[in-house]
Amino acid sequence: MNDNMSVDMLASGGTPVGNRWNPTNEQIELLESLYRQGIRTPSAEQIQQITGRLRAFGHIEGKNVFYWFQNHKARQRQKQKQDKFAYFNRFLHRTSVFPPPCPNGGFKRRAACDAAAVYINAPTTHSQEISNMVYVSSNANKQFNQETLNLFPLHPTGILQEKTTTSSSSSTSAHHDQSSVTSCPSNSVEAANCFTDLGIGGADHRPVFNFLCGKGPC
Amino acid sequence: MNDNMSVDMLASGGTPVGNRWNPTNEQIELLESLYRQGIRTPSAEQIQQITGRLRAFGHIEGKNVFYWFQNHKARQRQKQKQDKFAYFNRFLHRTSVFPPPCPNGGFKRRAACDAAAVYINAPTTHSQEISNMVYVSSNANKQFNQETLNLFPLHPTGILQEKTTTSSSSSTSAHHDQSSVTSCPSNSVEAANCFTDLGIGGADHRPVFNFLCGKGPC
DNA sequence: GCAAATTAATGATTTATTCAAG
DNA sequence: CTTGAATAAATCATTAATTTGC
Repeated sequence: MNDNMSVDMLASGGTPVGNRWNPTNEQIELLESLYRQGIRTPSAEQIQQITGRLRAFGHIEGKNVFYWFQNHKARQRQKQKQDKFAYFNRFLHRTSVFPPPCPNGGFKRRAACDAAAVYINAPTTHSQEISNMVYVSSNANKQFNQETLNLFPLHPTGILQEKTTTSSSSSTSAHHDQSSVTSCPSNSVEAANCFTDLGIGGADHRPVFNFLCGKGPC
Repeated sequence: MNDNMSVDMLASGGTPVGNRWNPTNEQIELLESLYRQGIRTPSAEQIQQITGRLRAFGHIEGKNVFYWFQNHKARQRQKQKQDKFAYFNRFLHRTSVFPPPCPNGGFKRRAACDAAAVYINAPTTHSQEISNMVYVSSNANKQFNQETLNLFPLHPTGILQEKTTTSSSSSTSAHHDQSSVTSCPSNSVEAANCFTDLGIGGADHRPVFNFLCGKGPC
């Protein structure tokens, strides 16, 4: 991995020679920085300027910058799609105890099963109480040692959420409800982690989250 | 270091008491093993399963697994980045073979160079000023004058960001150009981008594209 | 040897970005 | 243009290592 670095440098920065532009790390860093700053399709003027700055690190032309943005934007998009796709493949890895993500054959259907990661603002500090946070302890059931297998939808904690839905699970906990949607994402193509409270032990309510989503299909 | 295993177990496995999860060696081993197998961002289901397995060694909850992967991934990345960076600096210092990072008497350029060399992480500044930088005078054809250059803030921010995920990602990505694109974006929202041969002037224009955009000025 | 004191790791939270639906 | 969803980066906080004075 690292070896290439020198190669890159040799190839690009040092020698303008090559037929094709080979960006140096500095160039890439700057480009990515600009990208992160929001630049996606730089104007001609911007390209000129960027090119000028990048030239400090090696031979480069405006078209390279132009192409870089085009490609980078496209590939970021592509990458994201791939990652999402990868999600489904992930389940292949582990063996398992559990049924596939969306057990009923329905698989891909809209991600039904995904989970969303929902952060909650926990007030933090341990001792504080978390008033709003609901924690569900799933404990309720239990016993089977390995975890909570059952995933019923727990309620997402959060300020915003808590779901009432199905009370089934909630039997024990106390929470205040808020409103909201339950939600697991539902939508997207991807997986997520839904969390609210995984805490099993019940007692603690720290932060937390529960995975699993409560979505229908799942 | 290792002697503590028993201690660890007592602390974490044995007693859920502690405020914070303290993984046992076995737990860490398994987690690392999974990580090596490629797991980076386990899904909710995977987390459940992993948690279940780890529970055999001591108290643990899903969130701990979730956090572990988050942290481990981030820190591995960080470590690599550092290594890479160190390598890079070494290289810079040693060689004179190539044009120095800041070739032309670059006055201003220097900053950019320094930035690249120095930052590892940075404060993260946000991208707010994009707007400001958007248009700079530029007379484009000329080379770039320093002042305009300065308008693009180089935010330390991301400087070394490697994009996540395995491989490459952005770092290498980006450059193949293809002929393709010719069109000017014509994008609506933004101004059109026009660009002609930004590459310096005259000499080569291999590809050539004329972008032109629809914008008046162009 | 052994704690208090200090430093290094790393678990847990919070904040910023990113992409792309609505 | 706004907002949802997800994630990575940055940061906070606590535990384990270790150093140090006795």
